[in-house]
Amino acid sequence: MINPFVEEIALQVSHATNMPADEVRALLETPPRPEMGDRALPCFALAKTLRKAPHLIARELAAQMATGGRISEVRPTGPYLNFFLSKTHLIAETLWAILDQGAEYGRGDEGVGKTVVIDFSHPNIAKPFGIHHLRSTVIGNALRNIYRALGYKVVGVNHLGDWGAQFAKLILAWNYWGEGELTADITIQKLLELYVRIHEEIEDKPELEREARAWFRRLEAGDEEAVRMWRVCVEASFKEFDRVYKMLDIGFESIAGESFYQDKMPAVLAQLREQGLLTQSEGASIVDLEAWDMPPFIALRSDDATLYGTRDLAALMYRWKTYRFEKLLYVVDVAQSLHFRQLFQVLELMKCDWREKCVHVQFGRLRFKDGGGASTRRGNVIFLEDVLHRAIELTRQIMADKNPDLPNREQIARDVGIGAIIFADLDSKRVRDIAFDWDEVLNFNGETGPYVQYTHARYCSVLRRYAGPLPPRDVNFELLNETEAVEVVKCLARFPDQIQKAADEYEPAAITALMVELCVVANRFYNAHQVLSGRADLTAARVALVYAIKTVLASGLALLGMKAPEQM
RNA sequence: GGGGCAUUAGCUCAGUUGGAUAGAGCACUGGUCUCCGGAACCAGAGGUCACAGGUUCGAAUCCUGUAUGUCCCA
Repeated sequence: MINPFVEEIALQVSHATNMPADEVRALLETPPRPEMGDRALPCFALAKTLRKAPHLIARELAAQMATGGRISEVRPTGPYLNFFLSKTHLIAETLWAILDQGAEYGRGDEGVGKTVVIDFSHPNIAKPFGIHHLRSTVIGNALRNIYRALGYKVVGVNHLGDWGAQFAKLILAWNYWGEGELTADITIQKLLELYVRIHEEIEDKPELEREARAWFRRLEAGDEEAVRMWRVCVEASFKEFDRVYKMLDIGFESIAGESFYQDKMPAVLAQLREQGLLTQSEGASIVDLEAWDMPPFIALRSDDATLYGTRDLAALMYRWKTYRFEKLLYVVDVAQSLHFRQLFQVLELMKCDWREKCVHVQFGRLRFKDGGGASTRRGNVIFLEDVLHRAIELTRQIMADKNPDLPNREQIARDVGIGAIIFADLDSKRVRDIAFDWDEVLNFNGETGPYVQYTHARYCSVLRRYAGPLPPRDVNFELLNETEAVEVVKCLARFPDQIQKAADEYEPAAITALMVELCVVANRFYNAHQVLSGRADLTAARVALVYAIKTVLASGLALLGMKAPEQM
């Protein structure tokens, strides 16, 4: 989506300097303070080509700019050429666009006819849905919404960890300590206990390790009993995952776990061999990556155990064949970055010219302030479900205190409590580790999820009290000239660009940041001006602004995967 | 040992890809309400952008080295 105001500036400058409009657009920036203008052209870059001092260029260019339309004033300030946008144009164009398009505002069509595959969440079967899966799940889901808003066909893939030696260990454990036949009634909690217990046992009696391996071979060979027990574990796990996904309101277009690619690995190995990429080393078949300063990619190990590298390669091939994606995003922990660098390098060696379409969207890890990490083997896991319930419970308490007579309280408590968790995760940029601190996550004051939802609910309340039709037509936008209102409009106008940025950088935090900014200016406006005033025309104009705020907040929250309750 | 990522206010984080006086929230101190939702708003205080060099008109941002944290690799 093109910003008509930026376009206008770019064209005018381009005309005056013979610089391509694209280059001008790239140079434009926003001045640090609003009094200085709305957009600025730094003239340093021009100084070299024009062989003139930047401040002189700014002065000369200022004289050549036409004002009166979208641009109201052009002012040279030192080496900067500062543009002031016409408030009237800006307000009218932005608000009309939002009032017209409603929830469609900010969406784009760059992705029409293209597919983006997003691999996210991927919890492990027979293990609890721990809080360490939160990030991938929430970031991936937000990206799914964002790309969809730009017109892409999005395929969200849940690449479940449903294959591996841990199942053999579980089967072994059940055979030792389980009662009767293993059925899908078994809880994850129970499976986890078995898993922890067998691990302790193996430490004492290493011979159990061999037994487990034997079971795993049976499983891989398709042994009836082994496969049946494996299937039970998968089924039992799904029950728990579904519960969490329902709470988060997240879905997938494709659920294809590791087991799905079991039979697709030989073909990949054959191709590697054919292309002469495999070499032998210590009994294993590897792809040598020394030329790229990386350890070898292990395609096949000496003990013929399964390898997730080869499996990932098989998954990649399958996805390319199936979807012909424009992009394939792996929303995976930063700890896996070497693995993906190797994987993509192998792709290149295999002459897959679509290698550049594959991206590891990495993110930092959750750190716990009290030092307690999360290790499944030792059993000290923080369950995501517990975290969500705790947030919901706190929300209930706050609501009982602030708004005890609300209808539909239970649903709202869920929307807000879960929203707080999601927002806390998406609030800072992906690459950073997140310091998870209960006091901070459950503090709903300041720039938080509940703050954004509150602002939305507050304005919904204003709109409920407004008697006229929504959105109001026949609005005199001139009446919105106060600085507080103009600041809101400027923020609203940035929404489309920000969605684009979030997609380009795979960074949902771009949306979060804009939401907070919008709430700050919106609340400032609320505090400074009475929306429902005695004057009909003024009220209509302000209601139009409020309606636009509400619309964009609701859209933004939806992109983040959060609910926008009308009361809370 | 080799490599990746990070380091900005007491804490948690922004910083528009090299530009103008480095910004928010939490916590702290003080203030705003006869009025549409106080989960709000305003103000104050809080900084050697880890450290040292380099690149240039100009560096929190780029390059080199060092330190610290964290993860990965046999």
